[in-house]
Amino acid sequence: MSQPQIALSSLPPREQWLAINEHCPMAQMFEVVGTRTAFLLLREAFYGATRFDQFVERAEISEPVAAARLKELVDAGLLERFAYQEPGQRSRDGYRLTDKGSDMVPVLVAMVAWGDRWVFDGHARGKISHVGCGEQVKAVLRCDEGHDVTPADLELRLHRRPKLRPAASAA
Amino acid sequence: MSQPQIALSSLPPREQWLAINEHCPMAQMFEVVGTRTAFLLLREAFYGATRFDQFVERAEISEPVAAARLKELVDAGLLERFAYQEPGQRSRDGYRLTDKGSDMVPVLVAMVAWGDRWVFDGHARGKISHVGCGEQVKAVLRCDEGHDVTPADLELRLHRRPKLRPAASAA
DNA sequence: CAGGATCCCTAAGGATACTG
DNA sequence: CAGTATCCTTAGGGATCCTG
Repeated sequence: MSQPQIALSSLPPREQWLAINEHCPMAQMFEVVGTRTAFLLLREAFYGATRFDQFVERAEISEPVAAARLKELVDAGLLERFAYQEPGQRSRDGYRLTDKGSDMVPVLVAMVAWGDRWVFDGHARGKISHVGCGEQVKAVLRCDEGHDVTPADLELRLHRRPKLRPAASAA
Repeated sequence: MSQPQIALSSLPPREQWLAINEHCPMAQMFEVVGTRTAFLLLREAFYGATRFDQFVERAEISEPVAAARLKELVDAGLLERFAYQEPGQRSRDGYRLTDKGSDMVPVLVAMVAWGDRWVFDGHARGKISHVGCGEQVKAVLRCDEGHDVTPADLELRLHRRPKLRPAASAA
């Protein structure tokens, strides 16, 4: 009823919309992290897991898939290996988020917020909170000018080409 | 290196963390919308698609999956059917986002922002923009107190029970 | 502890053809 | 136009066992 759809001022009748998967950032994101288990592993990395068995136990997935997804996430550059040494132990390798991976945090938080609201009716057993004040953290929409934006204030703008400057090196 | 992990002040050594899928809002969200095609359809509903063939064409998926996912999304309450009438045409049924569905918009926008940055290096063919000023819209983290939050300012807080008031009706 | 190797099952998804 | 029905292929994921 509220027609919460984007203002499609620029959506042409066919082709060329941002929707076309090849050009859609969201669709392309799914090519990189397309599975539920990948998100579970990102969640655990975000929550502080570093060791293989932590990922397996906390994400509640089997070793083979954990190994496969972790490798994919490392290859995709969202996780990286790093050596750590616990006192009196031999050096080990762990996984941690890269910048590329931690940039998924808004996605994770938005998902958590949605699930909290629509699955747990706001009564999930835990909240992602602001360290400073303890209040729940959500992902809100804001434009680069700093304005708060509602879904109804959105529009889709298409570009012809990304400038196409043949600057430095072109093979 | 920047250790962009959540401050896990309250994460116990085992069990009981929010991570446990049964209690994790994110994992539960995936139970509702767990597939790539479901997200593509939500994207198209968000972009203004209403008719079955629009979903099929724009999301670039086959009719059978479109039918299946649309039905699931309607059953899950993210989409609803509605009758519309184009002048001179017979009445038809379309799909549109409910409040529950449009509350996924921050997730979609966060995904688009990620893909734009990390897949298209900021040069995607289109941007989700603020109608008012035209600037790109992103999903940013903010707490209920209104503070801007960075991933490093996050912590996980667990609750015992959601109040558990046996108020009105309990079977 | 961190995985690799197998085997198996199911779900996701496309293609094609058909119907109300 | 809005789907269904059928068939097929692949990918996701668990279980179990084994290895560096």
